Amino acid sequence: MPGPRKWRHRHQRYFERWTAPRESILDLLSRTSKHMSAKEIYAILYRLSPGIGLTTIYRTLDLLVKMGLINKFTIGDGQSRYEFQHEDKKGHHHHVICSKCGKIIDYSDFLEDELELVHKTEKHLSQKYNFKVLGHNIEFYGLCEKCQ
Amino acid sequence: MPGPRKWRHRHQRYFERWTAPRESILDLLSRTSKHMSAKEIYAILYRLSPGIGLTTIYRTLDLLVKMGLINKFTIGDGQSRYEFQHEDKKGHHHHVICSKCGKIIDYSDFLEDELELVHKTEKHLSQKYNFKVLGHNIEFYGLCEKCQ
DNA sequence: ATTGATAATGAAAACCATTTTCAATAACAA
DNA sequence: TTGTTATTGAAAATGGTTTTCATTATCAAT
Repeated sequence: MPGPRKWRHRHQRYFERWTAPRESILDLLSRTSKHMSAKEIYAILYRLSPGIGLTTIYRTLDLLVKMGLINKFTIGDGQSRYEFQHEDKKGHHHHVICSKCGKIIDYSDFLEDELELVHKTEKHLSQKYNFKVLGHNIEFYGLCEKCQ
Repeated sequence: MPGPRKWRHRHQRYFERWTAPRESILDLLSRTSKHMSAKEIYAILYRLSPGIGLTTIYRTLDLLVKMGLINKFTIGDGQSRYEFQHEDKKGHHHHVICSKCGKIIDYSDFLEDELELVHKTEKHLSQKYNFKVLGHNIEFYGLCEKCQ
């Protein structure tokens, strides 16, 4: 029961076979702006195809992270969350996390100021420590409007 | 068997009794620059006083985080890590994390540029979303010298 | 289209960091 | 010194994630 295979021919070095679960998990994440946990993804996909297993969700998420198609992060509630990694720089954003209710606001203002700082820092880190920077993570935490 | 109680009279609203485990955990973290997990802390303190329990380590770490005396964070290896929160701004730093071996470099250059961006952002977030920013987290990840 | 090698899957069990339970202990005010 | 009760620690429970392994399904070769 293979669906449309629009991800089929990308990054093929990471896998041998492109399967229905891989298609559906990546497709789901690419269509939502939510920051979903493995269980939440499982709950949704289970309704569509009850044969799917939570194990496969975890394995596929790992794969997609390695492929750089999705990001993995945590809001401190003991589980990992995943979001689609948009290719354009317009998709770049940070998380503003409410420490009380876990609400996440995606925030993307001041990107230019930020990029300047990030580039400066990356250059410096590579010179000072010979550290190869692959990514960065900026987040703010505090209390959302409702939780104050 | 209470030790020296140099933390005794601070933040007393968070607890009723200042005990030996609390003293020793905070003392240990205040003396190291390492980023330790609960188990690592347990392993060290167990040698000094074998009566101590891992449960107490976790409970005390939670308490110290609430008191603002230590920071809790993760490097993505499935366990929480803790570091002493120095009072002076000189103690402020970020983490540069090697995705492969987990090595952490504490990094604190460009703090002025960063603070400028952070303040700008905090102000903006409070205006735009009425979000009360309590803290922020900036980290870089990639490959350290040895792991490239 | 069929076949065969084997990558990928899913159910169950294992794993492991963290939390909860609860009886015993110890801090400290009186 | 004593009594109250906050705190502790051992054991059990919890819950997210990983491992195991027999089964299934992809896809290259036929």
